Amino acid sequence: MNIRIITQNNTANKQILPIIRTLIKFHKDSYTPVSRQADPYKVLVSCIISQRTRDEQTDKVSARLFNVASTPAEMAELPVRRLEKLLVGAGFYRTKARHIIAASKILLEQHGGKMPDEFDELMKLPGVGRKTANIVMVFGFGRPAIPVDTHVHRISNRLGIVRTKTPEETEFALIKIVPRRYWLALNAVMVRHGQTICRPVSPKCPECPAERMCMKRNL
DNA sequence: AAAACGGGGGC
DNA sequence: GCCCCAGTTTT
Repeated sequence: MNIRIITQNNTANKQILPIIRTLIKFHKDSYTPVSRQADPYKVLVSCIISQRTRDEQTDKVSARLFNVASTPAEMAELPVRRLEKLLVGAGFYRTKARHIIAASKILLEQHGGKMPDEFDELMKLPGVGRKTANIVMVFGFGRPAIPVDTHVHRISNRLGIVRTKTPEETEFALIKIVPRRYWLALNAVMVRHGQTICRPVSPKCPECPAERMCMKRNL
């Protein structure tokens, strides 16, 4: 039973592993693999801050915030107004402040002030969608998952690794197709590739190491 | 499925 | 000035 399925997948997706290996090799010097787990709560908060916001702003604002509060208990004590001021510099700072405080209170009241290590529980927190929940699972708890953002979604479709309409479909498709040992690198590498080469508009295809294998599908 | 939330930085 | 940005929630 297993053999038939594996054979089918290998035949249908012959190019997928070469593409992924090519991208990983190409970007091996420009991203840092996560070697140790970070505090899951800090991962959660900085991930909420990062939504639709550039990395540089995210890092600056997160560092400033964690100087003031870095645990659910400390965060829940913060008046919303105070948190909003701390979050200025990241976009959507009013929404994000509400979400962070509400999530922290839920952690205190329902999880003893600790982060749950279950995807479904994380998804119940305000401000947490599939992407954020998966990031926490991977970078907070070291569990295998594929966080899919706009870069991963766009590039997976352009390359022809998947043909999907939503990031959620992309996540499920990639989990079926990509061997688990590539999951962590896949996310980091595709984000980097999306920022530098395979940009949303005017991609630099001549500089892309995977151009020969690319389907160049438009989204 | 589409709109709303939104300030900051690059060009 | 105009456009984009490691999404999520609401309509």
